[in-house]
Amino acid sequence: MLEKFKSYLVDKGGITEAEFQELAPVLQTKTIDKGTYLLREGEVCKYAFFVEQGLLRSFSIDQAGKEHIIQFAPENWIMSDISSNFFNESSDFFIEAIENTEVVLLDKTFFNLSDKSSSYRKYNELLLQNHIRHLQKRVNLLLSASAEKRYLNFIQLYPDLTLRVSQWMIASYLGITPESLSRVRKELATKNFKPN
Amino acid sequence: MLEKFKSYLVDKGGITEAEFQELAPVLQTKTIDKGTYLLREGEVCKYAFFVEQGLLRSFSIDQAGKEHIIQFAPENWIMSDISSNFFNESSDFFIEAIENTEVVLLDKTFFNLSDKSSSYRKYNELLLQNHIRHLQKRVNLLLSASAEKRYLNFIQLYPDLTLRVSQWMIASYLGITPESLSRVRKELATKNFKPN
DNA sequence: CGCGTGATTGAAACCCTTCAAGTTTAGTGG
DNA sequence: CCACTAAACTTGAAGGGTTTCAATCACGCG
Repeated sequence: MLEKFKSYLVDKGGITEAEFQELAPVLQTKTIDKGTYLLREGEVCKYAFFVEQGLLRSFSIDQAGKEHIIQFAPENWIMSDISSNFFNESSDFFIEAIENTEVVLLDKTFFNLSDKSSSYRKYNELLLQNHIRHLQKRVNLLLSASAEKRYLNFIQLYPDLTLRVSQWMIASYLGITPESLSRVRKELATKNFKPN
Repeated sequence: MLEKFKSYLVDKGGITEAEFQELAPVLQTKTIDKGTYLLREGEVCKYAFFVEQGLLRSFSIDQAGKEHIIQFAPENWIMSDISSNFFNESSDFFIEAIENTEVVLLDKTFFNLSDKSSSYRKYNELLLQNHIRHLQKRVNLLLSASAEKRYLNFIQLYPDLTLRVSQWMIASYLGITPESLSRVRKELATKNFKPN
């Protein structure tokens, strides 16, 4: 239940084995059914969710009632509204499980470990920096690329998600309609391009 | 030359007067002419720039040769390609002074202060968290809002920039053409809306 | 004064959306 | 295991918003 999280911290995050052994007993894990919400607009986000198995999405709903997917989180990703959590503000976003999912719950106790341990501190900064890099690329892409380019970028960045996520959700992530994505795919097919 | 930066750290950032006095002598400041580049695509970003006076912009240039403005930084803002700086990667962006500008140069020495002082640590985290919040809102807006809504959001968020920045740059920030922005403004004017 | 840059306006083209219908796929219960 | 249904995907036609290209206007600066 914690394998991926452990390898994430120890192998990639620079956390020592000893530190992890100390942490492990207090970690909460949770099994979440497909369709369950982990956060709703207006709530304060209390946790970050590390995905051991499964798939989460975060999205907003605009005035016209349309959903806009901000992010997907498959295995080894962390999903949260970091800003809502950090600033104790109510969130603009929803977080929903789109597969049956196992998550590790990370609350302020976890993030406050960086006050005591320099390896947790570095790990936390790495998390934030990675998130910024990701968002920055996303802004740039939304500003500069056509629907087709955004889709090509998506399947390159998340090849497995292309198969696990319905097309209307991919369209929502890209900022286009499902119909448009369908046509983009058709167009790409005639150019002899095959995503799967 | 350091007034705003000092008040930024001490009054808002939780840095003590003593800590700042220790820091001040090693800070470099620089005066930059309008039109000068502080970072070019392909370079590694060595600094973060705190704007004491003036205005910077960061932007990318796409394959078609078009500019896309990612961010503006007027007084009291910090401009950098944080990811390039942190990960030592070459940057996808340019940073340019669009007014004669005075900046404080912040290099890794500055950011490494967080290893020693818990107030600098908190300050740094606050910087990153604010940046994430900003980018998150920007992504959401680009996904969900029309040109008109994006413009209205812009003049609400940066009322002074509306006057200091040329319209084609605002258009570039919003992800539309200057012509479109001109028409949006005309449309808003007929609805009896006056931005200035 | 004249030049260059930025802003505006018009007309045509284009990309994407909307709406509606039809087809395919996947899941459920008999 | 098939039949039924709902959801997802596709396709078409029409419309809207934005871009493109071109021409004109306004302004500031040398």
